[in-house]
Amino acid sequence: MPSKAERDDARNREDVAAMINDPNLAPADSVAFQDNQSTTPTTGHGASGTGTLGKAISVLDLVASADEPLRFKDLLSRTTQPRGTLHRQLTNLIDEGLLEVAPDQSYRLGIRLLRFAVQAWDGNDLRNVAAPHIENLHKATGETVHLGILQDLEVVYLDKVDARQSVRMHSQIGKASPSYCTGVGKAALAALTPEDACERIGRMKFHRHTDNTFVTRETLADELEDIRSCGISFDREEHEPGIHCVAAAVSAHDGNTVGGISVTAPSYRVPMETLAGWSDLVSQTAHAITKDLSLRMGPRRS
Amino acid sequence: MPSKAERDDARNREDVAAMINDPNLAPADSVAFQDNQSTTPTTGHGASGTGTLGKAISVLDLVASADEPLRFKDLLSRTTQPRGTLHRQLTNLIDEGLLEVAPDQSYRLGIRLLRFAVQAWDGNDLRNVAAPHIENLHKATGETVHLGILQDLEVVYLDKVDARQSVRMHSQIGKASPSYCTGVGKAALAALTPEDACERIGRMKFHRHTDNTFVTRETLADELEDIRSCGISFDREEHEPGIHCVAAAVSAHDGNTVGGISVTAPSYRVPMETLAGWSDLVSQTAHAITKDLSLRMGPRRS
DNA sequence: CTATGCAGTTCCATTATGCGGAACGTCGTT
DNA sequence: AACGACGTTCCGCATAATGGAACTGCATAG
Repeated sequence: MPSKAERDDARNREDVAAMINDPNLAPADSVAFQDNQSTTPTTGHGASGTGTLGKAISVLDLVASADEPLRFKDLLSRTTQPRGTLHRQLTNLIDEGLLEVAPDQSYRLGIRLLRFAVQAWDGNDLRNVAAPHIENLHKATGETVHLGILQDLEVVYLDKVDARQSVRMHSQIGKASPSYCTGVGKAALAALTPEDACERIGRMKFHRHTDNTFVTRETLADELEDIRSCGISFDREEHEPGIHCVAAAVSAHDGNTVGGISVTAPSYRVPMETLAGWSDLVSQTAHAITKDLSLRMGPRRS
Repeated sequence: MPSKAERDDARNREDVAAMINDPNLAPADSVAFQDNQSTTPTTGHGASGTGTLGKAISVLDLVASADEPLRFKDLLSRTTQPRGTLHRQLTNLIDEGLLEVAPDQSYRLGIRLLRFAVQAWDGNDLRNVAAPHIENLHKATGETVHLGILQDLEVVYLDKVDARQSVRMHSQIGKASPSYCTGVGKAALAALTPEDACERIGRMKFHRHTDNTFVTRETLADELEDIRSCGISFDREEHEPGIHCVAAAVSAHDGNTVGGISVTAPSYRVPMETLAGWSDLVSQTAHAITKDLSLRMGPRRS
């Protein structure tokens, strides 16, 4: 039933994809992937859109994944839902406090989410277990340490310890970054089963953030192979120019939670050799976290 | 992590209230209020539970507002839903990433909420507008400054600037506190229409956090009257012993968003007189924020 | 070693619920 | 004044949530 609207969408999306496309990108065999989730442009959460709740959440996701404030028509054009339906979903979300509408009729996420998130954050096992470890790692290196987890195609940062107090407080926490050009992202991808990683890579859209960014599925796959063999991942200024890091994967209990930790530093101050020298430390810390986590998970009765 | 301390509070609270037993407390006509929301103990969001989405969210709320990890049976006992229904709701929430299940089968909020919340947070108009002002207020006073908004019966803190970098980063941000015993809470309540305030007060449950906590609807209503007349609200160690603050209300555009700002300090270091001396400054800052906010709101086309 | 009870999961007929096309308001525009 | 774009409301229809009951698995007790 969503056939007409889908076609409209598809039109625009290919243009965008075409613009972004690096010459190296999109080899012949990748065409199978061109049709991504239409409802969740940047986020692309797994099995979204199923059931009433799913639809509602993908609307939330829609406004969440927008850089600019969206008005009703904007949302309408970005989804396959008919007007009436979308409108009702929006008002439902507003009633629940998950969405707010600014006086210019643009939709923003509601602050009620803040409360939920804080609970989620400080009840999170991985974060709690990792906290002392990343603190130690920070003390040992003196640099910024990140803890992130893989969420579909992106990495979201769960925690960090800053080298110096930087500009704004938890600037990064909760923020999502692409997995293919970050240390923890690549480490986490490499920790997945090769099939899983491959499947996800297939759904990625690459942006050349810097000259060093991996922008083809092949080179990324090779990189992951390297990471898999040596257990350490480097971001060689692939995401932000002048910033590089060492990272290692942390995987949790049931295997459906994978993440990583990293030590990040500006390249002008900390040379690559120093970073590489921290490899063992990072890797050991990552293993320690993984172990602690399974310890906490193992004993049933708390 | 203030969690353990909080739990201790909760245990003692009722005993303390019973011991102190203010004669003014619990007059005959207040019995009508005694039966509050049973499904949403601490949170008590307004019109929750309507529609499929509402039900789902109130389940979320249920696990959010629990101090201890909840298993299926615990949730079941705290809701009116039949087993099958609750179970399906839970699995739906898990599928959407809003909920996670620990290996001991206890439910936690999912980290997906983090991403949403960050968006909500830094897209929030009030916060953005207020940020420079509270920064200035901090510089002028040298003490901790809070920005909070009223959410039904509670205050959630949107932002803060710490006096010294305290223990953990955004310890307070996103946390909810009772409105009747906090500076910004009372300021915000006083900024509501008297009927609205009265209605909310009617739904409150009072805990005597300290000797100075207002624990009756009458004394609170009187206090609000005072605040309304002078435009400034004080927390005289009503929430935490040894901590007091000055606050003023900030109200937004359409009037459905009310909050406040406060300057908080330990009473041993900053006497009440100093605090009172900041009244004008706080009040002016609050007005400036309100004005800036309406400025941003007024012009339709951004 | 079977009986009993409890926690969690699955199933399926029923119907309440969300769906979505179309009509209606309401602005700003030429 | 007439138009057109954007937002809102309505209502018959069918999808999707409901909840009772049956099933599994795991304990502890008899």
